[in-house]
Amino acid sequence: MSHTLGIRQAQKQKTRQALLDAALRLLEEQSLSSLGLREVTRAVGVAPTAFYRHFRSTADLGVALVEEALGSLHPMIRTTVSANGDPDERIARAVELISGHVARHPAHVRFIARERHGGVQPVRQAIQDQLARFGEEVKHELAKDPVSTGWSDDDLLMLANLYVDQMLMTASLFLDALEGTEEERERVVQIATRRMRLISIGRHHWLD
Amino acid sequence: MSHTLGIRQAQKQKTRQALLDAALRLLEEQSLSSLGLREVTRAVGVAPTAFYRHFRSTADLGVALVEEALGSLHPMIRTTVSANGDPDERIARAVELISGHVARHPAHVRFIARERHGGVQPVRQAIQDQLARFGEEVKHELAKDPVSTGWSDDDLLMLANLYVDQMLMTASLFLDALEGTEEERERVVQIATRRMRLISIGRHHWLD
DNA sequence: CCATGCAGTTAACAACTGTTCTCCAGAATT
DNA sequence: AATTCTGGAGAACAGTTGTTAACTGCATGG
Repeated sequence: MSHTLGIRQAQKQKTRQALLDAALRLLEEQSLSSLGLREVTRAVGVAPTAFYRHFRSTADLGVALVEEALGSLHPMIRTTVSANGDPDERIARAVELISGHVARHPAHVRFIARERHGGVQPVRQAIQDQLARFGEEVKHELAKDPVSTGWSDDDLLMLANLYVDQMLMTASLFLDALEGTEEERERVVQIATRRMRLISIGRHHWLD
Repeated sequence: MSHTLGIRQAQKQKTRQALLDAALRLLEEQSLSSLGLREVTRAVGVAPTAFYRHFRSTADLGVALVEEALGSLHPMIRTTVSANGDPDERIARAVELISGHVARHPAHVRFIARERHGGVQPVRQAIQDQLARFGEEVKHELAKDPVSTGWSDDDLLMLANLYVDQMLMTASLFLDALEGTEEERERVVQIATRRMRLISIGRHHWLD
């Protein structure tokens, strides 16, 4: 259904993406609240004023980056949580999946971890919203599991958000270990796996 | 053993503290990587050059803030974890303690949450170091508990760090709810309590 | 084919930044 | 009482920032 956009809009989206990419790279070594608009345009090679054709401000660009980083992650989350197999296998697959995602998109992960509690309110809000959506989706998947029979809605949401937070912390650990040795990364796998396992155990005995 | 410092050093520490206080206030609405040295001195009412008498840079000031925010917290952590009473009572007391601390020092908590993954490497490192110390201390207290018999050192540390991370996330939740209604804060208490309880359950069945 | 729209440019603005150097008042030391 | 030390002030620097205005070239729709 995508009739090819004119050569005009195509160019616009191209520079827009260039701005996003340049910003993401610059944000590896600083926070969004110190990212200058001129800094971004200089990195791309366009005039400072061109920035305004795409974003109102760097905060606005930040919100767009949140969408780029988390927007496409929802299907992945769903299938991961609802995967079948015995608990330990599911945990191993989830950890592996996080590890791979961090290795493939380190800058995105760093951006989210950094700006989740960062100094720019609209961006914080956008991240919170996306994470809340993740929470709801995970809860919806957990509800299907027979283990969840007898659970209250509040308890299910609590567990779902615990999982979401755990994913983020794990991602952050993998990020720190990215430039380290293979041993370090393996250690992160061990830690993350055991944390998930402990939570899983708590889940199975919740109603005792 | 504290022979009163001369009127000279006293004044110095006074302005130093004023700089730290002003910075902490400014950091409620931005990240450290965008905090300007002139901005801080202006807020205090001293010349920009006076800043250099106390800190090499704003990053240096940030490291000092980490010490101020977390340095005095170690005894509190220890006594909290090693408290006696039945599990649910201990959890309730811990949550209450976190809630009180956040209400008393919101700016400090915000600073730590923000800069833990922030854009200033030395500050990130300082926070990581302090949190690692917390982890070791919590582990040491957990080891005393009869529930921990049979646990490997690695597993104990894993659980300890899980608790530390949980404390931080809870603190962050309380922070968000600070300016909200009493109901919101009560809701955070519920969520945090149930998370801790689930972890506690997982802990008790770890060796099954 | 011509007129409109619009992504990107150029130039200029006032305001701000970190840092250096020189200086001073007054506490500390002798 | 004389000297040294030092926390802070003052002025100046080159460089940066966000934002405005008027422009140009070119794809687009009539």
